[in-house]
Amino acid sequence: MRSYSIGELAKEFEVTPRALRFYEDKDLLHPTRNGMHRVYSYKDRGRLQLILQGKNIGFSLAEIRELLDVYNLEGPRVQMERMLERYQAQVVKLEKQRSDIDGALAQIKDHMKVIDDHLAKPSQETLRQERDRIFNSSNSAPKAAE
Amino acid sequence: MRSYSIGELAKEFEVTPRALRFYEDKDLLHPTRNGMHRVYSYKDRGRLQLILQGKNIGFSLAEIRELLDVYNLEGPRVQMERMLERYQAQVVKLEKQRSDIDGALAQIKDHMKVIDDHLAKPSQETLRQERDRIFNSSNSAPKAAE
DNA sequence: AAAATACTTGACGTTGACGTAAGGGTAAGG
DNA sequence: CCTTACCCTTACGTCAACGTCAAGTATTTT
Repeated sequence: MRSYSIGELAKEFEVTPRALRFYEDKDLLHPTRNGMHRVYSYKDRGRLQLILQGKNIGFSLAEIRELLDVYNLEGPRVQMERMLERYQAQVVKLEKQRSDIDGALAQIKDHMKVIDDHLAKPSQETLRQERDRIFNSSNSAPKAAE
Repeated sequence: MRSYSIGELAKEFEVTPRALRFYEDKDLLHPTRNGMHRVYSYKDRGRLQLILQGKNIGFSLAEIRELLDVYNLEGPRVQMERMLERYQAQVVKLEKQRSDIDGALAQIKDHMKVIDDHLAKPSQETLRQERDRIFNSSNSAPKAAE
């Protein structure tokens, strides 16, 4: 359970010290001080990890701040129920993002295959298109409406 | 295969006309004109859908623009191979995001369960914590290091 | 002792993705 | 004929998330 300087932590997670100070300014991190120097605990390191994960998923720092608050079990019972609702909303959001990603992946992979085929073994169709492009002879019957 | 005015499309996708004009300015959309008014085709509508999905997944408009270009099979063979590489990179990126989301979902759901239990049927442990908080009697043996 | 290194707090600059206000065109409805 | 409803372009404003100096402090290395 060691502690970290701002530089160490920044380097480990490949962010700048400026970013860490910014997160502190935005109330996402609360390192202690040794004199005037910031000291990050192991827990702070964990929080930073969560922050960066959150960013990666596309949350704003404000949203991440809320998530961190919830994650820390702050406040009395009544607040917790509100947090549960927020969590639920986040779950919905995340699951939508996930399905969006799945959709995007499917499309991309599908399209990659199309290009791949296109490059590897040009089909009759492809050849015909090529010929059409070269000789500009667009008099063959169109298969499907464009 | 109808066409749309900027307002119709904006309302359908819950964005502002300004956003659509902005996307056009950034070369993401290319509606035709009827006089000076923009006319969006069904294909344009599809592109817009892709744009918004991309945004949702956390891509910048610049990145989305590239994806759209690739998606449109523009350019000759040599370019396509470069695009395949980019696609591959995007796949990696997306799959990482997906696993990040899965991680986040797992954590959140786990934590929701903790809170839920905490609220529903306060366990012995919870009650002890409560008592400790109220009477400030922190002399019982700590189970795990915090 | 001087220089390099790592930290500090301001404070202004930057980029992306629009918002918003200003000024004007056109077509339908009362 | 005037208002309402959309549409247009131009241009400045805004907010998030830092980047980038500037100017100073403390420690360590040469």
